[in-house]
Amino acid sequence: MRMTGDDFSLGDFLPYLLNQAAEAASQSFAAIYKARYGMGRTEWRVLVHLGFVGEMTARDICERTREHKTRVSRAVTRLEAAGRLIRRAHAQDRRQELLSLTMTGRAVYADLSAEAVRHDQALAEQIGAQDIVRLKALLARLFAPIRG
Amino acid sequence: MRMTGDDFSLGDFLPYLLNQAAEAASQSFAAIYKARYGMGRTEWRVLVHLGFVGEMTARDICERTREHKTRVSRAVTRLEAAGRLIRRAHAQDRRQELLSLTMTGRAVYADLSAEAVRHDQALAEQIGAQDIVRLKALLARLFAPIRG
DNA sequence: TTGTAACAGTTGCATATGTAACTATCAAGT
DNA sequence: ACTTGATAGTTACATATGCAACTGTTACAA
Repeated sequence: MRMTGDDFSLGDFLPYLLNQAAEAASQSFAAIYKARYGMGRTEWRVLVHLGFVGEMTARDICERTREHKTRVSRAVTRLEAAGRLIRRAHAQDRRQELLSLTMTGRAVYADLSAEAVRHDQALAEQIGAQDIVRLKALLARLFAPIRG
Repeated sequence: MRMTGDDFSLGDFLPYLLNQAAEAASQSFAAIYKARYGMGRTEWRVLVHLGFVGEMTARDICERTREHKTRVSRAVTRLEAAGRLIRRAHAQDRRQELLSLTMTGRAVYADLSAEAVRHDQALAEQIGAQDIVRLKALLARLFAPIRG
């Protein structure tokens, strides 16, 4: 019976396990949107949300992605510069900007979201659909991510 | 029966779920080692490996953490500057440096690893030990992280 | 021995990032 | 109207990062 000392093992430490898994699962997909469109992770997330929801403010995106607002701001700037996104003034509140994808942006979204589906399917085949489903259910339940 | 189009949902995309969960689980602990010792994530990981294994090269740490070697190099520099780590020349191969913790470094490791154990226990209480165990088992098996 | 390739680790440079401060706008109370 | 405080979003500055190029070392073969 150990009264003191070092019960710590990195391989049992949940943040570490999750980070490793997240990196492993993200890597190959991140390579795609980077190589194909020169986009980073935050840009991809902004694009996804706009593609999925249609029109949102930067603040909405911050809430849903839990990204820092300066990151989102810069991602929006880059997406706009690439012609994938437009800003529209909010009628009632001129502080806000309503963001939406251009036709170009929607094409990128269509391409990448299809790629994401393939990516997930490949992962399911490689690892086992059964375990993927259980893992997703656990993650979704335990960490209450954004619905969508 | 949909033949085409948009089967994509961000909330079902595994890389996204894993990233969200990893961030949520890491956040509060990262705040501790940052506030208490001014360390970043890579420094924490280097420290943990040295505390756990005893003496390793930077390359070993790169392999086990899957971190980029420049990140590790810089983390080692900072840990050394803070007096938490020393370098020792490898007897046979002068390219390599054997890294180990100083007494100060071991004290930091003792403090933080104990904190990590508490962090994991708190998470288990909050979420349910049962689910944590299942989640860890899935992550460990599916993504084959470093044993240790 | 000499040449070549590989390797451990560092550094230069351009870019990305977080923090805090900033602008502009709105809302509410006086 | 006018202050006060909050909010959406941007920017300045210091720091962190990734990539590529670099140094110094080892292995090995001609």
